[in-house]
Amino acid sequence: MLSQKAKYALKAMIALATQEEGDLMQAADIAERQNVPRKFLELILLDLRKHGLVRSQRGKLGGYALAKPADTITFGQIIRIMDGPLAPIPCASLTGYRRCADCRDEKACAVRKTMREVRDAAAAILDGMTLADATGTEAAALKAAIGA
Amino acid sequence: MLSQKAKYALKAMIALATQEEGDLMQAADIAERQNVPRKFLELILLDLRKHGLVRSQRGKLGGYALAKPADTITFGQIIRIMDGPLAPIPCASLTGYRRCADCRDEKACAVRKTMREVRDAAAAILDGMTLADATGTEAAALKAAIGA
DNA sequence: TTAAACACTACTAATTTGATGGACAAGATA
DNA sequence: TATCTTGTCCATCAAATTAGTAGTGTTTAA
Repeated sequence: MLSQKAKYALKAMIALATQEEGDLMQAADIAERQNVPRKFLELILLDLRKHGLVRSQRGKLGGYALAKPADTITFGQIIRIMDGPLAPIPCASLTGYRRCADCRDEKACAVRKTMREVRDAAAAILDGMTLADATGTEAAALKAAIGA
Repeated sequence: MLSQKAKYALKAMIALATQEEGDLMQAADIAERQNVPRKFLELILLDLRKHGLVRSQRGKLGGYALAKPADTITFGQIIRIMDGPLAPIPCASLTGYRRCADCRDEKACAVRKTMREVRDAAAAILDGMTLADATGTEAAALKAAIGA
């Protein structure tokens, strides 16, 4: 399951990705636009800053911006920061491998093999989806809704 | 994340799938073979029985068996019983849909769209993997290990 | 009739999740 | 320089979930 934290992080990053290069968006602004508790969002943004995905400016007229181009930041990166590995089970993870305490023969384990497949499929989607892709599809959906 | 409960359930079901038609396997036996706490396993098996995936016999010489052929029971069925929907987020679930409280425009939401893709990919793998497949790959891996 | 097995209920300790509150620091502007 | 606004950081917290454990009851074969 994706935590609320990760969902809020994705939504906040998508909001930041709609900004012009050089602009700043304030936490309160993001919180209101995305319907997210402001203080909780600040925690999330802080975490994202520490991991180098956003930059921030303090003081009056301060705010947040993406630290890198929107087409170089993926859903996978954001989710791993907030929730940890994508794999459904640690023994099937690439980034956070841990052996199952109860496992007798990891090589033969069909559960592990299958969960590795699931991980790979999820990673292919999430590591392939950039913030630029996301803002693109949202803009297109909105435009279609207006057209209809 | 797959819970321990779901992992234990999968392992127990795979163990049951290795049995001859008509045989029974006792909870204590499964628990020992799969390295799972016995009482916890009994709860899991009870749950699986209530959902019609295993049948049980009480009394001396009692035990458990699959209630249906091994090639008609999938990982997806078992995981949904133990952990609920496969989707990473309720608004992307087919079997357990729930709207996000904070969502302004569900149609346009890129997070939801992407999580639906992840759900579909996971479902394709997990609903396609039967207990018969699982015992098959485990047996093959074991045979290969002995040959090497 | 008794021993061995599943069935069921209840409880609990630890962890995770989803926050909230407040003090502090930095920076723009009057 | 004063001050107001905004991000930073720390501490705390309540509710839910997870991962079990314990014990009693019920069924059945021998």
